Parts: sequence; structure tokens; C-alpha cells
Amino acid sequence: MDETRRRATVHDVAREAGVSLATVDRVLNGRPGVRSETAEKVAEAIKALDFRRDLSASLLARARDLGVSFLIPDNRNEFMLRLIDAIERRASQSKGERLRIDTQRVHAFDPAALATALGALDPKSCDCAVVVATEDDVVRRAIDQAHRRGIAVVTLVSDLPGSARRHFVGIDNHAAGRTAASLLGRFVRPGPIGIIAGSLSLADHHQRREGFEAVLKSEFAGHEIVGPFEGFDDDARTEAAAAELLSRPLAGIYNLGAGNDGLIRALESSGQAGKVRVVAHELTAATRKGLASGAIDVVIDQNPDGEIAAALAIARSLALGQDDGRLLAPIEIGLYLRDNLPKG
Amino acid sequence: MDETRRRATVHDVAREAGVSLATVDRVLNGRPGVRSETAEKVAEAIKALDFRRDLSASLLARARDLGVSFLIPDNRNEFMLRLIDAIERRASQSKGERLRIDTQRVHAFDPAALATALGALDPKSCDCAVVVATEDDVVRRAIDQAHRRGIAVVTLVSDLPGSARRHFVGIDNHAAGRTAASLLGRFVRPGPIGIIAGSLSLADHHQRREGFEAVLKSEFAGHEIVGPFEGFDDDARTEAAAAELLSRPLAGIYNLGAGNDGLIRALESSGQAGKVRVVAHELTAATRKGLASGAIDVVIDQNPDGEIAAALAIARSLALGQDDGRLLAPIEIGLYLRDNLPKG
DNA sequence: TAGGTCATGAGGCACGTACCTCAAGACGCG
DNA sequence: CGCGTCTTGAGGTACGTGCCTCATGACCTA
Repeated sequence: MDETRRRATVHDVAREAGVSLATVDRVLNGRPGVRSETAEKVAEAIKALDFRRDLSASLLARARDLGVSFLIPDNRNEFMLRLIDAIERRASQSKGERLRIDTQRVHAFDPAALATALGALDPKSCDCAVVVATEDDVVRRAIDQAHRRGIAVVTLVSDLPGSARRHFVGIDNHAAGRTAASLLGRFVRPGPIGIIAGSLSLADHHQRREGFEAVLKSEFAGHEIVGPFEGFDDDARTEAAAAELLSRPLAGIYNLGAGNDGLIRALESSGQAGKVRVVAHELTAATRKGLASGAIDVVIDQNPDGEIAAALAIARSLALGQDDGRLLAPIEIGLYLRDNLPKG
Repeated sequence: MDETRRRATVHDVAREAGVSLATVDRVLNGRPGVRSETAEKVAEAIKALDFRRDLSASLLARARDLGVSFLIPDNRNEFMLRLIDAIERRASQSKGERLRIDTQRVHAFDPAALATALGALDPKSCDCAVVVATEDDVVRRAIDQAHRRGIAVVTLVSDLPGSARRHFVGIDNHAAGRTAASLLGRFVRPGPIGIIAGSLSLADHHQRREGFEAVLKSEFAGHEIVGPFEGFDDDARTEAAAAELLSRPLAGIYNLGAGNDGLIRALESSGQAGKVRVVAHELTAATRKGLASGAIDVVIDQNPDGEIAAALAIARSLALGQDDGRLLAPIEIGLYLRDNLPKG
């Protein structure tokens, strides 16, 4: 109740540590020219006073805004477009928050291109890079080097463990697959269920499939899995895969990749729309249409807006040297039926 | 690309409007002593330059932090406890963000108590009040008066249209009910489905029931609705209601209120746990237990953390005189199965 | 005309941090 | 000894806004 004690400032820290303001500043901002012994004293004073740098003052004082660069794959994936949208919404919203957001499209599935883009970032203007990582050692090394140059790196959507990335922002794809199985298992009576993936060499798709098969086998025995077929996140090829599946009796379909326009076409032209239970991924124009018509029953979504917001919050923390990622709520898996669609 | 033009400041506005800094300040902060004609000039300059007050500087300059008071009902409802938790988490997290969060418990279902609490808020230390509103004209008037005294009011969880509340933060309860029906309709073959409500006189419970019945009747004909029974958000009474329902053949249950511990007990003692499909509300210890054991299939959640975050974001906007609620993402309805439970 | 109120301008201090310069002292080394 | 390098201190300005005081007119009214 009696919150009379004001928050500690750098002045208090200097006094407590018995050093000058300049030295505290050097420690706080990682500038050179401080003996480790002295730095230790400052660190102790900071802990003793529970000092936390004032965000408002800090952002005000730094001449330039906080620079965050997003490196997003340039394929025409519906989901990537939603990510870009989310970034732009936040960018326009954050004019007053001393954030300078910068988006670059990088050639998709091209580790060398991503590494080059990372290397081209200038630490003078970029405090934090948010990247959709590709599994490759070239990328891993580029992240490590960016980190050494003073650019904090955060992975988005797909992670890259073993690199110097400071955080990962994204959903648990294994859980997403389990959830799909849990729903389809309850929706349909025992029978064949088809799986369509984008590409089985993508880490997230692989994880979804694993989770799906694990739950279906352990909890809904009697359901037979057909596939997975690969649709390569492409409408035409997904349509072909779905048509192939639908040529035989089928109780349900789980499309864990993109290409949902094709899936819906296959469902409609086979006359099975609304009869076969369907779970798909990502809220897009295509899946919204499918939900509305009844062709798709449930959409599993990873909430790009939430991911971007989380990435920016982390970027801010990292730039100010307070790595408090644990405080951040994890990205939750969104489930949408026709009845709880957000207006977006 | 060439973002060379820096953001406009109050100085720029003053120059553009041909007035002094002091006058711009008077307009911006609603201080008296400005002819409406002059205020108009300033407003035009603000629009012409797309000026937005710098949040960091603004928070820094005001001696006191932004004061937000939460007025939360004091009943032992699981959900209210989660709300309190969420507020406290945010409060400790926001030490560095110039926020002073203050929570008061108000006697539940007591309009007079809520009105008194609103009247007792001091505009000197409280910029924004966030209240779980009770439907009553006494409350409506108290909100209007708080607004006149310079305290912005935001309603949380349950709204109060017709009052001077600036925003409502919460989910669409009608959609929540529709979603429950959409799930249960797919889960079970046509048969009797029981409804348990907290109290039918609560606006949100009423809306959930309406949405549920509408969808079940229009899309899943053949399902018969039994009830609603009232459980008064109480474990014992909910258990009794559920036991009564389970004494006859039943395909599913929708509990749109609290008291889920009682519901689970009734399911278990009747031997129907895992056989009857169950949809309940709010992620709590009770519903998590039910999900884990299989007694509950799906939990519909309104995400208290998200609601608190949204309320605070709105409070900040309102306090700075920029009512940009449209930029805010709506509170989404969360759906949880055993398989996509957040760690929380 | 004197006294009053009102609208506006001018200027300054404060908030807490970032970042800069200059100087002083410590220490090592040839 | 004199030189260079490293560490530290002292002090300043700047960021953009909030809030305060004081002065200067303009205008109204008795």
C-alpha cells in the first residue's frame, strides 16, 4: 500500500557503488574502460537497489529509435503474407513508441540468402533481427556473427537451436498436431483419416505430423491414417493430393500445410464438402471461406499478430540489456470454428 | 526507405499554428484559457503535421506514473482469482514502465458498493478505472461522474452500454455459446445435451446460452436440449445439477458457468466421465484437471492475461488523449483441449 | 479611467538516461 | 624520467513533454 519509496535511478546506483555516474553508465551500456572489479561493484549495487533502467527515459535519451529488422521469406505463402501484414500494422501503430521497424523479404528456403541478409545488417541502425530461420549451418554461423557484432537475434515461427539466437517466438507444433488428432478423433467414428503435409522436410510440418499420429494411435485406435501426401504448400498440388485421398472412403482430413484453396476445391468437386471432417492450419482468406461454407471444421492458427508483438517486446528487452523473456506469455495455439472467428 | 523526416514535436506544432509553446500545451492537456478559435488552429496544425505526442517523453515528464485502478468483484470465483493473478503479474512486470497499478476488491453483485468505490477514486492519483460492471443505473451514473471528474473508465469482462465508459474489454459471449454448440454438435450423435448455467440473470451467461441454443437448433437438429439448470457458480450446487442431468441418458454437457469441481465429481461418481462429451468455461485448476483426466473435452477461455494487457493498453491511450481503441486486437475466445494447454 | 478578467507569450526547471569531452591519477615500460 | 595506456571522475548537453511563474496586452464593466 505505501509505495512511497521511488524507484532507484542511476544516481542511486552510483552512490551505492561508490563510483561516478560515468562509470555506472559505462557498465550499463557495455562501454569499455571499466575494471571487472569495478563493474562487479556496480552490478552488486544494481541488485541491491533492484535498479531497472527507466524505459521511457532510456528511449528518450538515445538519439535514434530502437531498430528492429524482420527477415521474412519471400514465397507467396498465405501465412507469410499475414506475418507481413501484422508487422506493418504494428509498425504504423508504433510511430509514437520510438520503434523503427524494417522488413526485408529474403529468398525462401535459401540459407545463403538469409545469411547474406543477416551479414548486411548494420549494428548502427539495427538493434535486433527477427528471422524465420532455415535449418542450416550457414544460417547458424550468420546468427552467431550477428550476435558478436552486437545485433540480438530472435527466431520466429521456426527455431534454430544451437545458434546464438536469444529467443524463439512461435507455437509448439507438436502440440498443434496432437490437438488436430484430438479433435478429429472426437469428430468422426473410427475410419480412415488422410494427412496432407506441405513438405516433410520442414521441421514444423514434421512435428505436426508426429504429434498427430501419436495421439491418434494412442487414444483413437481404430482410425487408420492414410498418407501423408505432400502438397508443397501449393494450391494445385494440394488439390491433387486431396482428390486422390477423396477418391476412397474417408472420415476426415488433416492438412497441416498451406494450399487450402486447393483442398476446398477438391472437397467441393468430390461432393464431400461438409461430410468429411476437416482440420486445417492458419486463418487466411481460404480457410475463412472454408469455415463459412462448412468445408473446413476447425482451423489451427498461430496468431501472427501475437507473434509479432511478442518478438517486439523481446527485442525491446534485449536492446535494453534485460533478458526477461521468461516473463513473456508463450504464443498460444489458436483454434477457430465458424462460430468464434475474429473479425480481422 | 528514406525515413529521414523526424517526427513532429510540440515545437513544430507551435510554429505551424503560429502560437506559442504554452498555448499548444494548454490545448494538448486540456487546460483552460484558450479561445476555441485558437484551439482550432492548433488542432489543424496537429493534423497537418500528423503530430503524436511522444509516449516516452510524456511519461517521463509527468512526475507521477500512470495510475490505473482495477475494481474487481470479491467473490471467490475461480475466474476472478485468475484476473487478480493476471493483474499482479502485469503489475510486477511493469515496474519499469511508469505504471502504477492498484487493485481493489468490491463486494460482488452490489451496485452500490461499486458506485461508492468509483466515487472514492481520486483523479489526482488515478487516471483510469477498469471495472467489472454490474448492470445497474447506480453504476451507470457513477461511471458518468467519474468520467466528468477526469477519470477514464473501461469496462472489463461484462460491459455496461449507455454509460460513459470509454471501452469494453472482453469476449463475445454469444460467440462462445455458439462455439460450444458447434463443438458438441460435432462430437456426439444426436441425443440429449444438458446445459448448466451459473445464473440466468447474469448477462454473459444469458448470452452464452442464447448462442448455444441458436446453433444447436439450426445446425444440429436432432439434439435435444435438457435444462438449463442453475449451478450458481458453486461447486456443490453444480454437482447436484450435473447429477440430476446424468441420472438420465445424456450425450453431452455444456457448463457455461463455474463450479467445475462439482461437475467433475458428478461425472466421476456416475461413471460417465470420458463417455459424455463435456464443454466448460475458463482454464482453472478444476478444468485443467478435467481436461487431463478426460472428464472435460474442451474448455472455452477468455484469457485474463490478454484482457488485462488490453485494458492497460487502452488506459495508456486514453490517458494520453489518443482514443485509438480501433487499433487494438479484440479479445479472442480461447479453446483448449488436453493437447494444447498452455503451461501456466 | 481604474480595476478586473481573460487569452496568450516567454521562459525555465524537471523527469532519467545516453553520450560526449576533458582532466586527473595509476601503472607499466623502456 | 618521460611517455603511453588504462581507469575513473566531473560535468555538461540533449531528448520531448509537463507544469509552473510572470509579463503583456486586449477587452469588459462600473
